Amino acid sequence: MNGSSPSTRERILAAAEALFAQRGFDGASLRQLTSAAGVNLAAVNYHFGSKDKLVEEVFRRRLDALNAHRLEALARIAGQPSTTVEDVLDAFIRPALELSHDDHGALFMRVLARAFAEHDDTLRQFLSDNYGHVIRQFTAEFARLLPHLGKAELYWRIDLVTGALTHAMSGFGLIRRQSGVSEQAHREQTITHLIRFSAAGLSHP
Amino acid sequence: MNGSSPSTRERILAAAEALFAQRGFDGASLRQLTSAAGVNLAAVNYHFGSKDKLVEEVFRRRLDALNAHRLEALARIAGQPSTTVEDVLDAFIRPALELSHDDHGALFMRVLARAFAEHDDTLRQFLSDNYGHVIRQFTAEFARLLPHLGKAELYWRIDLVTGALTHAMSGFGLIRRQSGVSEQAHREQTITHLIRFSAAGLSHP
DNA sequence: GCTGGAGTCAAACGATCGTTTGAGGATACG
DNA sequence: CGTATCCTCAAACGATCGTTTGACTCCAGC
Repeated sequence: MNGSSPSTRERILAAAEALFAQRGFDGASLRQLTSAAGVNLAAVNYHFGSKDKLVEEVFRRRLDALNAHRLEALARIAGQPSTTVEDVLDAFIRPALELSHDDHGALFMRVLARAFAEHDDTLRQFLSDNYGHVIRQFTAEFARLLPHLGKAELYWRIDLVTGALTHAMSGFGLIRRQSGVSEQAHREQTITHLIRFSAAGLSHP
Repeated sequence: MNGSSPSTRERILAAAEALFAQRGFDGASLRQLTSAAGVNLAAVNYHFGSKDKLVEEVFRRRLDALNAHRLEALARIAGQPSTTVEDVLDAFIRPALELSHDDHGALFMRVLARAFAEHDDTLRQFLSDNYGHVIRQFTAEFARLLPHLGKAELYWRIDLVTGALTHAMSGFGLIRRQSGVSEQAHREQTITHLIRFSAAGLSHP
């Protein structure tokens, strides 16, 4: 049933990631999408069942890898006495930024930011299912490192950190890569600024 | 040409604000919109020319008031020796949160967040025209209060503050108003958390 | 009283949307 | 060779989109 066509299915997913990031889920039509991918219009419904299912698949493919990397990085430092708030933030941020190594990965972060903006309930539910346990584990580690903060206070600050992350990762903001700076160096700079900023916001008395 | 119908035009704008926030610019159709507003379908094109012009009008109406309040608040404190980073943040944040006094104002903040997510160039250009000088004046005041930061460093931090603001103001996050807390108290709490968090992120060495 | 512009209305326009259909090509297995 | 399965293709489906049209109501001004 699968493993047969390495081409069509993947071409659709790649084109979908790019077009969803560029024009949004509603704005990108299946005709634009299949035309860009060089496949037949009916191929989407054949391989994925519907446009909504395709959207879910675009998310699942990336989120599974992203969350696995995050939890892996967290497991290496969680509970250790030498671990700092900056370390935990690095474990959360770096996998997301390094996903952008892949050209399509950078587009995916914009897709993710769009999904946050859309208040569609089914999509939020889907994201909550895939994200929930990750956020919970990171929150627990933050709580250990910041015992002076009440539960409500900690939630507030983590929520604001999430906002800064989403903003920076999706390329919303004014900051753009300078022409003289390599993609690699710019990413490292972004991580550094994000961690310093978030650590200060999280830790302050 | 104007001042004639106090009803139809305003009803369309109110319904548009709500539906754009809920379903997005593409997702909200003129038929849903005019039906919710209790006006005829053709009324939108008659009063605004097109759907795009209606979107622009929704933005212009709110942004003019928002930016005016922000600059007014900034003017009261800018350049004074006793002014703190927290004061400047308050001048920027409070007008946005108090726009939510109006029921429709709260919806507008979500519309604004959506506009950030849409990378539509014409809409970003429009926002830049209306927002640009405000951001510039606030940046200048931050630069005065944080002389130890380089220009690039300051831009980075302000960008991240913007992310946290957009996130919190649009109700993206996990934080929701508790049932026991009044709307007024919740808004004040949001402002307090935002200012403390952002001030720490902006000021840290 | 009549005229003319402003506003509202139902109806229709062409375009585009997501999805379905049925025929046909390709390949592997008996 | 026959046939079953996976896949692709052009074409069409009904629905909905933003927009336009032309008739109708209302009301102020000469």
